[in-house]
Amino acid sequence: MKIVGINVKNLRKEKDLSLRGLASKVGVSASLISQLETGKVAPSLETLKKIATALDSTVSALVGENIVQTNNPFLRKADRKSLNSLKEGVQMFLLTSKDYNKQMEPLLFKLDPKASSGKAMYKHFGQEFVLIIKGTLEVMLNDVNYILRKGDSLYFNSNTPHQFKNIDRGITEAVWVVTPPTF
Amino acid sequence: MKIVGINVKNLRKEKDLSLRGLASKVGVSASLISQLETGKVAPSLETLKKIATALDSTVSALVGENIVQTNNPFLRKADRKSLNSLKEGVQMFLLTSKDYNKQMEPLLFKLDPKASSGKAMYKHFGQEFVLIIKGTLEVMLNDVNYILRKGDSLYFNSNTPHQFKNIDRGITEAVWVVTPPTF
DNA sequence: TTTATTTGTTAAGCATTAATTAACACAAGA
DNA sequence: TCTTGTGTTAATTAATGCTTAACAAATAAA
Repeated sequence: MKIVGINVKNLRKEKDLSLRGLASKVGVSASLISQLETGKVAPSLETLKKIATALDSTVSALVGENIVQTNNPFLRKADRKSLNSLKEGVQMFLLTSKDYNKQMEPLLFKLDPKASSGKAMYKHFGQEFVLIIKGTLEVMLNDVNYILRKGDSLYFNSNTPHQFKNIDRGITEAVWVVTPPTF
Repeated sequence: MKIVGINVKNLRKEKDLSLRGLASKVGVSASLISQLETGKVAPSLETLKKIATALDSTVSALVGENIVQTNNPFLRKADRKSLNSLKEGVQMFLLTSKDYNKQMEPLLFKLDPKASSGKAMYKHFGQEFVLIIKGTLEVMLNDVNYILRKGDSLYFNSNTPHQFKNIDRGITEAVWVVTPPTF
């Protein structure tokens, strides 16, 4: 019995990688990747792990252990979908499955060092809650600067002009919950 | 380079299975299981999946992917106020300063090992968002069990009956955002 | 104690297959 | 046209997953 369906093709396409591109990152032949995707061969655990890391994914996702279901309340970390980053070095991930009648929009922000929201101040309706998971974030609210470290949080109305910037040497992670949902 | 550390031994011991016992369930030789546990051989994906199901576990767990870490908008971690715990071993902290006209209520839950919400199912209005910061939380939604590990999240309507329990050996921490605020 | 199970480990060999190289057809530009 | 890039497949080889068998050590039963 052959195992079929290593989900590398979709992930590869999402990252806009060719067979040879991924193969070189992983350190195997392009032919092998093709054979995996077409279900002709099951990879070894070693290469499967390499592929997972090369795709910023997990073995779990590649072997299809994820519960996929419409209106699924559960979202595994590995299944987070990233949004188009509004600025360089700013990654945003949805913390919920799509297609849900939500009142809140929980996001995860990952900011590279020195990454910021840009010069423009954001201003919109609703409210926002920020909790720092890792790193240090500088948030400007109405010309007032707040330095948020791990565990610190912030709650403000979205119509107050706001900016933010990662002032940590490493990556800063923050849970960002917005109401109402905009994405 | 050899892959070491397929976590089958601990899981096998937990289920009080011998090498031969597990081997017969999986359909392989006891020798193979031993070689896996001692890191002499990496299993094929096919047998790895069989082992996972035989142990009521997942490939992800076996390869070790889930072990696995005043109107003032600003709230420092040290200034968090704790709420009266509704159950033993369940600590709740407000993640906002009080006296704020909020649409959301962000909380931090800290659960001692085995601590739970009790037998009664909660049911109220609004919506809830849960994100695991540390540990492992079991959440029951309408008779469906979800195992949330670090980074996993959950979004559900509050009127669906729900329970939760810390099934980690250590403390479990979760960000819990409720709308509308109730505290 | 003696005997008998049961435990986990290892050696050796086999059979499976993961992975390679090479060549292939097809499409998109230059 | 020629070139470059795409994905796929055939054939071969090298690697290794898996087996059987025998092993010592621990526990249980006689």
